[in-house]
Amino acid sequence: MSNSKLYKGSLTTIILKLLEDGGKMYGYEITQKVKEMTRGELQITEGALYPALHKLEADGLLQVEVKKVDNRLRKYYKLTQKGDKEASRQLAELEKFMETMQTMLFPKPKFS
Amino acid sequence: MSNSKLYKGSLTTIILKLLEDGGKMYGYEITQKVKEMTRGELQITEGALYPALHKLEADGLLQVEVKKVDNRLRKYYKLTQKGDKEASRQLAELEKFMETMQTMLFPKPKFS
DNA sequence: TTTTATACCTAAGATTCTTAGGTATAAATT
DNA sequence: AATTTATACCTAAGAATCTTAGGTATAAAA
Repeated sequence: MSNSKLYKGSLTTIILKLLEDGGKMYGYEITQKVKEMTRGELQITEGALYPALHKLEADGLLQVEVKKVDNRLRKYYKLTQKGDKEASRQLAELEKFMETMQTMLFPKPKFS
Repeated sequence: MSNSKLYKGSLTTIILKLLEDGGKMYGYEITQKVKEMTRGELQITEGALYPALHKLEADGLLQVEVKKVDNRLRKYYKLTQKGDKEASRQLAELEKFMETMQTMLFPKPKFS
């Protein structure tokens, strides 16, 4: 998940956002989508992704549907109602986080 | 350190930035400065701060100077040369992180 | 006199990730 | 034809970073 530790803690937010936009997605698809959207900047490792998906499911935020495509399994995930609310919550939280970091680390100089 | 896990991984960047701006600071001062700058949004816990400072020192990024003020100890930290470079590096990394998260999660809609 | 503020510290446990494996099918390359 | 790459899922050990919950000590405020 990139060589930067700053991404730590942001994975579930990313997953929830993608599912909010994209309807249902399967794990591998998520890794590819993120790689594409960030032009390779952020690579989600499977060792991080799958446990995260399983936890979101266990917490009732995601619902699974297994499909067989080209004789290969795909586990499609989509947001539950609870997951939809949590997606909004985490997105708002991320915006606040970004603002806070901005004001703290890149403060606008005041005229004096 | 706030109830949001998004701050995970950002502590050393915050410390280095504050020392880049503020010259030398001691631990307690850092916690108060951050609380003030973020209007209470981000509270650095001492259980996170002190081990982080010790690691930065062990890695040669910070240099310590102990002073006694009002019969109480203060350990002033300042950036070494190596720490100054690392501060720049981590600040740049943070900017890139913020841009990436922006484009991924709050993409500008295209005209079509 | 007790509480709050200042100032440092550590250790156990939780969480989240990396690293390094594993299985299996389909497509592409050599 | 055989090997590699891409697709698609998975787990377990260990690292890193944090929380929680303590500890010590002095000075100021209630």
